[in-house]
Amino acid sequence: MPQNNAAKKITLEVVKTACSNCNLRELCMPLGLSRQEIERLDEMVSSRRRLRRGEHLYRAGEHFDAIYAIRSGFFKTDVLIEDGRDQVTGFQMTGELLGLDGISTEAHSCNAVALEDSEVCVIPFSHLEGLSREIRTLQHHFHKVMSREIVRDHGVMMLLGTMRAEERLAAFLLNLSQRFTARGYSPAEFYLRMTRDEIGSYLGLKLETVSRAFSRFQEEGLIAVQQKYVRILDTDGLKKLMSHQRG
Amino acid sequence: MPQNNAAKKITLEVVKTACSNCNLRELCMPLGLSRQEIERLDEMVSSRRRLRRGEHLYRAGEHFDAIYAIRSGFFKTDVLIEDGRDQVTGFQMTGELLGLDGISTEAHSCNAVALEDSEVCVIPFSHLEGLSREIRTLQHHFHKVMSREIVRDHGVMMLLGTMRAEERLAAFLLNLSQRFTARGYSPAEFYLRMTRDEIGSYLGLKLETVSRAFSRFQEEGLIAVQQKYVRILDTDGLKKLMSHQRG
DNA sequence: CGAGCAGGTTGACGTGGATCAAACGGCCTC
DNA sequence: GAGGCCGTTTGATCCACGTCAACCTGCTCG
Repeated sequence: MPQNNAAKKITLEVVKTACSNCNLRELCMPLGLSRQEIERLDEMVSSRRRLRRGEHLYRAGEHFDAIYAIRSGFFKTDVLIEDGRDQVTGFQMTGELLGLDGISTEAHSCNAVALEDSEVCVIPFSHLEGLSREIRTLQHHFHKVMSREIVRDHGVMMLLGTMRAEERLAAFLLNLSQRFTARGYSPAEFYLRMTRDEIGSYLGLKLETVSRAFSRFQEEGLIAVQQKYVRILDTDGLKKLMSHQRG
Repeated sequence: MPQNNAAKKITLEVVKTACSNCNLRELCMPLGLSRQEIERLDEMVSSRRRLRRGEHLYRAGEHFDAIYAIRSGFFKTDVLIEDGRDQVTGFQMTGELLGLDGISTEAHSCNAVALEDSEVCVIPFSHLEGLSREIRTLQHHFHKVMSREIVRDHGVMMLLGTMRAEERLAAFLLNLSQRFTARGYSPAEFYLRMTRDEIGSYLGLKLETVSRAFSRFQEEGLIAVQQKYVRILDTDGLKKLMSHQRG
């Protein structure tokens, strides 16, 4: 660590990175911590890191030693295999964690790329483990976060394994909408940070298919699209479409 | 807990369930624990549970309070959604853990069904968390296990999102082979515990497609199949097939 | 301001796998 | 040993999505 605890208390750097001052606390941290415990979290976050659009936060194969909490911005993670195929495995937004995949082998298993200018908190994993041995609620919270990731992935497997193109896109839009809502943004309108190609990769579809599905939704009055700007006009319609058995 | 620690030391039940006597230790537990620490693991496992083929270990929606280590047998997990669709999210064998998905909401998010007569160790989650606050290596091992699950799921997403039918089946067979090998069984021949339908569900294919792919592999001399009995004749052939760009 | 370009849309066509259907094989019960 | 059932195989047909290709739109940069 570049600085000890005493120094921390006075540097501006620390004030900026302190969890105790962070308005995202309720998103990435457990509720019900004592004031004291929350202050201890400040020890955990070693620094922040800013990334410009297109920059990698980490790359597959790199040594793992920290997880990242997104303070602002938007990311994608993707996996690349030898034969050239790749797939986007997820999109992450403010308040979500990145890097959990690296714990298992101590090397990152995917790439994380900023889709817009972003800022993350760097949480050295050994700090997190140390502190979660002392703070029960933190430990439990972290386990829940990892477990949620597993459940989320099962949802994606479900989507990829059983849904048809339009169902997948509807599910995708509803999921984004819900996550934006949880962050205090409008549930009904947002900018997509990713390209049609990236959406397609995530949903197991080609970009043309994604584009056609967008057009179709528009024709049917479910949404209004203008390139990356999306307005959801009929949430229930999307839900119905999503859960409707094959056509 | 039905029995306290003192009682544990003498009952036969405990001798049978003790981690310290378990020959699966190296599969489900971290290496490098002291004798003392290993004995403490015995406190963690509260009991065993036997299941007959077809029985549920847990069901989606049930309250979560323990994870399970498979001592012997074979399981599948599946998710069911309202509209009637379902998907197998995984197959688990000896030495693997079940139930990690339940941590996030304290309710299981999928069903776990024994595909043959099986036995599991019941590990109450609060015991595991308690002990991992005290034993660093246990904590770290558990985090690795959860992370590995995430990485595995990303692999499945990759499979579902980018591979064609025969590539998926090849990947599936190679994965099984590798896991059997790790358990000391033959890498080249094994009994499938699941039906074609279950394989299809897991791979995002219909059973007819799975069946045809099996036949095709047989014609090409890659494998020999007789219903559930599979012999792999050409591992490299399967690997090549798996990683070959759209044939 | 115009050129160049990346991302997006739309159309025409091809195909891998789904669907529908029939028949088969092993296994269990009576 | 006959009958029934479940899982599997195989064939014929269909269709959702991929592929290929043309064109369009908004941005960036000289």
